[in-house]
Amino acid sequence: MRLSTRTRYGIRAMLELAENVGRGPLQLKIIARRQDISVKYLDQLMAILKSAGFVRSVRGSKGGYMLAKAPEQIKLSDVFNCLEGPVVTVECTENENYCARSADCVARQVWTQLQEAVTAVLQSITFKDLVDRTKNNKTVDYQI
Amino acid sequence: MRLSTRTRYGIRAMLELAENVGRGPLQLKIIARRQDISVKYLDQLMAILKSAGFVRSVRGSKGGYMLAKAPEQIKLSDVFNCLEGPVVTVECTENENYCARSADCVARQVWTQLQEAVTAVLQSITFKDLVDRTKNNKTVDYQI
DNA sequence: ATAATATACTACTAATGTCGTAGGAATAAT
DNA sequence: ATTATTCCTACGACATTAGTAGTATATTAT
Repeated sequence: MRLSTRTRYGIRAMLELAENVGRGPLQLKIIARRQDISVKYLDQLMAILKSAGFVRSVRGSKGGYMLAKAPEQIKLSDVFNCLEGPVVTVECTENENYCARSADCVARQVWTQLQEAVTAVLQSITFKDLVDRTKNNKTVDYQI
Repeated sequence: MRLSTRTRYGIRAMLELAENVGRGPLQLKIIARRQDISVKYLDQLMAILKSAGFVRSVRGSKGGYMLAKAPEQIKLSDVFNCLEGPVVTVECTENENYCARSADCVARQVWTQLQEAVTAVLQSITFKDLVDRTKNNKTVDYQI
């Protein structure tokens, strides 16, 4: 149940883009520097996110990346699923015929419960929500 | 977020033991046959479960394994944690100082939410609950 | 005693996935 | 042209998983 850096980095990169909406393309090296991620590695993650349709890119000088949709239209579950793969993958939860015991299997019921719990959290949060949370955090900083 | 077979097999083995409470030690090969797991692999899993104090063993002929505590006293979260490791491990959720951004990091907040959701499910279920569920399933079978 | 049965322990391995690094090609702005 | 950037492919070190194999040790049955 360990989260891969692929997922963690990818979501943090998406968050940078979400915070940059309306300001044109954001460059890889900027994201990488801010989030302390290897540029070359992030390069590959962005390719995944791009082919999944979450971001679009502008090539050449002054280029960079931006969100392909509005932050409120991108759920965390979408990006998570793209980078980390299906939540709590146990074959039998998705394929009834994978195992003869499926119908009665209480273990399978538990995995399904877990899956639903995680999915519920991730589906309830959009990147707009995260940007808003960040702003709140910043405000608190100023008050101190 | 894929569950290892170690965790899945281990929990299913524990469930066999839970269903066998009061009937003396249950042998590895029986568990392995019923659950369709390699005896030798299960051997190693039981060693983990034993050193964690969830099961105890009887060596020699007529030996086998049994639960070290009553089924209602063993939470799924305990066994899960033992086999799979900490739920949703991201260093920063457990160690505030792991990353300078920790305090304000919205990504970290999300990982914490996930962690709590999964933990809540696993902590709410004991092996007695699972045994009861199995009985209910069996009853349904008879009605059909 | 001896044989049979079971756990206990250690070592090994093949396959896979993760987390990058490296190098260059394509594209666009200056 | 030069510079800055994305795009693409290949490679590699490392860790983990999911076992297999063999032997030692303990207990019971004969």
